[in-house]
Amino acid sequence: MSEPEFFKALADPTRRAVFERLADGEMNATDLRQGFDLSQPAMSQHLAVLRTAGLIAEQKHGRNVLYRINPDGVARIHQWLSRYNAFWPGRVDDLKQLLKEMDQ
Amino acid sequence: MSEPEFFKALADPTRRAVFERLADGEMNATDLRQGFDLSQPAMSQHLAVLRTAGLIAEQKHGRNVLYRINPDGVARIHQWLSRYNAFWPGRVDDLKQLLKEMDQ
DNA sequence: AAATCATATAAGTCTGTGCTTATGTATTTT
DNA sequence: AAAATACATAAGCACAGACTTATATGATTT
Repeated sequence: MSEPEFFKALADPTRRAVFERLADGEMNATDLRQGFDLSQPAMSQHLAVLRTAGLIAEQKHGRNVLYRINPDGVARIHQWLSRYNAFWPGRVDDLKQLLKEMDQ
Repeated sequence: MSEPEFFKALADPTRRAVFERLADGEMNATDLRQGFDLSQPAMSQHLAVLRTAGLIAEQKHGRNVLYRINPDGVARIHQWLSRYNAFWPGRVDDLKQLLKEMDQ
């Protein structure tokens, strides 16, 4: 069983914030820097870590690179977490509610 | 919104292994060390990190301390992950299957 | 009560990682 | 074609964290 890399990638608060921002839609590196007190190389390095961990995907558009959340990464976190579903009492109703919403 | 501590806690492979071992049942620190090439203080420090992150709970039994997974911690991971449910396509059927199993 | 056992804490070392500045490489604009 | 833009890579520094040995604390055993 290969070691999940996403934990180390998401352990950094800046990278979590970037990931969260991408949840609202794809964005390039320059726009992602808005609101962060961070140099351009620092952001580039964070994005590289997230990409290597399979959490985000990139798509070149000319000299810009659009970044977006990689659904496979999210799925892998869910997969890891599923081992601990037995320790998740009282949340089953929330889950059922979620499924109902997704069916609509 | 407070920063989730569980990512840093689970970023370490040894702590993930400890957490996984506790999924099979509660255990004390000495038994947890079996199979790990790790000093007693190192294990104690790892357990302290997991406990501070709210991922495990402890219960004193004489001079032993039993550790077990804290369901609240697992719930908090699920809660964090729920923000990204929109990026989780094709897994809904697996989820439905899981709920079916939990109902039995 | 002394020895042993289970665990925690302290202090120091060493490695990993997140940051910086400097520079490289495409791509686009003028 | 020269300048500007968007991003990546390199190298170095400073701090965080995972480990060690040594020691403390409290419970049990003999």
